[in-house]
Amino acid sequence: MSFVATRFAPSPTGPLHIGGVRTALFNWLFSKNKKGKFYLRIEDTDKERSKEEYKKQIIDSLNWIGINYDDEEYIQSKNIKKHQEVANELLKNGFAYKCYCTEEEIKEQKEKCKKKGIPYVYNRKWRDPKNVEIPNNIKPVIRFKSKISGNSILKDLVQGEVNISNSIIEDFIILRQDGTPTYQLSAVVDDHLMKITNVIRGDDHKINTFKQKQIYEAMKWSVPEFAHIPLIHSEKGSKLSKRDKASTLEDYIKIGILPDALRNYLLRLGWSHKDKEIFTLDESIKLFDLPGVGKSPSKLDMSRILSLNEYYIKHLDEKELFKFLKIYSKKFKSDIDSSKEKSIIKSISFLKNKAKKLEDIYQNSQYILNDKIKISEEDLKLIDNSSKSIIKDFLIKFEKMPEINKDNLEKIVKGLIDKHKTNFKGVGQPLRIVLTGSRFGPGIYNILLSLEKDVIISRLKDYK
RNA sequence: GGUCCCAUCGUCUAACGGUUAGGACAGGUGGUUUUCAAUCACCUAAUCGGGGUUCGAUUCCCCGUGGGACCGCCA
Repeated sequence: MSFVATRFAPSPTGPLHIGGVRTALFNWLFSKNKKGKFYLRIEDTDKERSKEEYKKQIIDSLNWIGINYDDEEYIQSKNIKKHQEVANELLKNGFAYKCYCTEEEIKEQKEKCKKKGIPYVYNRKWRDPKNVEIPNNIKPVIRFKSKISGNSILKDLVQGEVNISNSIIEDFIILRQDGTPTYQLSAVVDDHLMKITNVIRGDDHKINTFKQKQIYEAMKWSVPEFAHIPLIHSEKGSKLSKRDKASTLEDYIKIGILPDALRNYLLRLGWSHKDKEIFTLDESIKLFDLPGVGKSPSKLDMSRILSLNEYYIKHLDEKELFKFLKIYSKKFKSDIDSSKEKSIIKSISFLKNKAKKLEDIYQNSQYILNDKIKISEEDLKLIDNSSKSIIKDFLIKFEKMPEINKDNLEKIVKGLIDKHKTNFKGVGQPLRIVLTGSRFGPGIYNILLSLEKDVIISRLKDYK
């Protein structure tokens, strides 16, 4: 097996969105599967929009979901000089040329084409400037001499063979008027320098590949393999953008999605292995491959994410789950008081059964976390006089209880059912309301066993 | 508009010419139950349309139709 290196190359112009995370995941998985390298490259050559905070956020995001990269992150802007050198070499060797067209001139041309209804391609005015005078008041851009005739074929590892006519690829700019390199150049030079063997990226880059390949060829560099993965669509069915509601990783973290659940969801979005739905990290590394990637775009499905998350919440080691809950609560809700930790840990085994996300566990443990509980008007109505007498009787027995365990509690409850000629619900419901503030709580023994004795007594006393 | 890509249940997908078209999520019905859940069992639901090729097409080819991406001195 030959050596493999992949990279994820986001631009730090906003929070990482879910499509980017999947691209990173696929690259990472591919390299791990091949026992190769995976790098992170921050493409920050757009000075205007790139921000340090976003760079940090991207790194945090990858850490959160468990994607680790080799070496330090690679900062593209640090390599601008090298990009410029390559541009000059292309210029020297006749693969590129200076173009003195002004932006206005280009704009005019585009409008003309639009009016005529014909597709715009730069007219190559300065490609062969024999009979044109070079203006000395205009700074030129450097354009790449793109192929004019014939066809190009891309052998894409996901899409198969893609064949396009070279005439639709214009002489694209590689160095701007201010001398800075554009994406098309920088990406190629960096990928070459980083010895990237497989470029796995979104389908929206496919046309770029035809430009970039020409740079590799002009420089006589070996061309990496390309794999263009289909985009993730929003519920509307179009490319996911930052404006879509649940589009960034942060959106999922803040409702309490577990990293493993999202990793598993993203893995299965556009990739499959037979009928298998749940993949451990190791399994996904072992099984991931490019032929398993589908060609059609897929839509985001929140209920599916939630369902997977529910699965991981239920199957995760409870100590681990508590750790996640603690971190989550501190970051997005309020810190779990250390005096309440014991109760929460005791309760997590049943709390997790009605949770699809960490947020649910947090919500459902409010009766433990808060010293005072609120009972809604509606629930309060259910605490009538007969309920109160049940609570009173329960309290008397409970206070005298030598040891709080399920057997002893069951004895009390059974006794009360007989005495008050009611059923389990008749006893359980008032206790649940008074103890948790809600009709819809955990099982009554679970509540009784998880709350501190004095808390139970004081809550019951309020309603006896 | 031009170029390219895509097309199986509502959604994610399996079936690499021969299956009663499978699984998962969602939805529905019922069992269990201590409320809400959870859980168990069962059910509904798809090959975009039209032509070929073939003994046989979800699968291969062509044409429609629909959806999407790209068309920046952004990446």
